[in-house]
Amino acid sequence: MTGNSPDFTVSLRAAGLRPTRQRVALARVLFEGGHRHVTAESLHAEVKATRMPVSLATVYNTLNQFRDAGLLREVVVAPGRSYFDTNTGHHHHFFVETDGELHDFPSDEVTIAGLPAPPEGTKLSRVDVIVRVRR
Amino acid sequence: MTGNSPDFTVSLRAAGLRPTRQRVALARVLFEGGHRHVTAESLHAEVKATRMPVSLATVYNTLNQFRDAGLLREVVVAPGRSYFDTNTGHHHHFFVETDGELHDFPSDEVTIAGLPAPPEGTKLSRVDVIVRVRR
DNA sequence: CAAGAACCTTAGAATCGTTCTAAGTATTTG
DNA sequence: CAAATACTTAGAACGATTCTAAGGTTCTTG
Repeated sequence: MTGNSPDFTVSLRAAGLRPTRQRVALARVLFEGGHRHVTAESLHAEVKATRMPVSLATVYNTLNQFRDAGLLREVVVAPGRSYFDTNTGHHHHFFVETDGELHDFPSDEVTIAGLPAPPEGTKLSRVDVIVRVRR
Repeated sequence: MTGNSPDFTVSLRAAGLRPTRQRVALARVLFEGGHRHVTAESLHAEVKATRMPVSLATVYNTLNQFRDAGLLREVVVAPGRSYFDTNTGHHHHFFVETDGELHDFPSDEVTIAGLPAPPEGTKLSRVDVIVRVRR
């Protein structure tokens, strides 16, 4: 322990996941530093540059597991490609359609009034606001 | 002309598209009757039941052309599947995550306040609100 | 209305992102 | 430290969508 990096071993274990070399390597890339948006491909490219490269299948598995464990949030903004967001708190997104960039913005300032009640027999899961812009 | 069905020939031409047999058949399925949400597969299945069946490739081409022409709106709510909405006016969506159903709701009642300004050098394209619910 | 030009449709192949399979490897448990 | 369990992997498989190239349709022009 150098003392300056979070211990992903414990957070993974807390999420019910074995802290394997691969998952720890991915957690480091994802969660060290500020909030990130990644795709499976982009994360795979990043982790390949590491001392602990990980197969693409494991990147997919891990993203899904982290999402299921609440460590990541999946954002669907464009057909045929999933983004994962390390920010799991309440917030919304700008999506720059012309180049596929995604940016967070806090939901604190945003008020949504007048939403209709959910259809019979359903309960609210989440409200996504996607502000689409172009360059 | 029987006089009781809209003339898709003129609307297609107005959109800069030749009114081919296939496009007219698809327009009929899409735009006769109330607003619809379709996927390429579901529309293909519907049009196959018609006197003018259309290949799947043409269904994809046509959906994209209609979307580009502003006749349809593409809604991305779930990874790996695109919905097209015949309602191109201002409105938002309920998405029932547990069974893939999509429902419109008017944006008239809904007020969104406090949205941040678009990032430098971009202009607003659209604001999507997706209310995700589960059964 | 004929003929050419432009455009459209099609089946099937190709591609893309993602998931599955089966075999080997790491981690945990007793 | 051995058995039990879970994980990783390369490559195959998959589902949705796009491409290709060949033939058919629609439009324009005279």
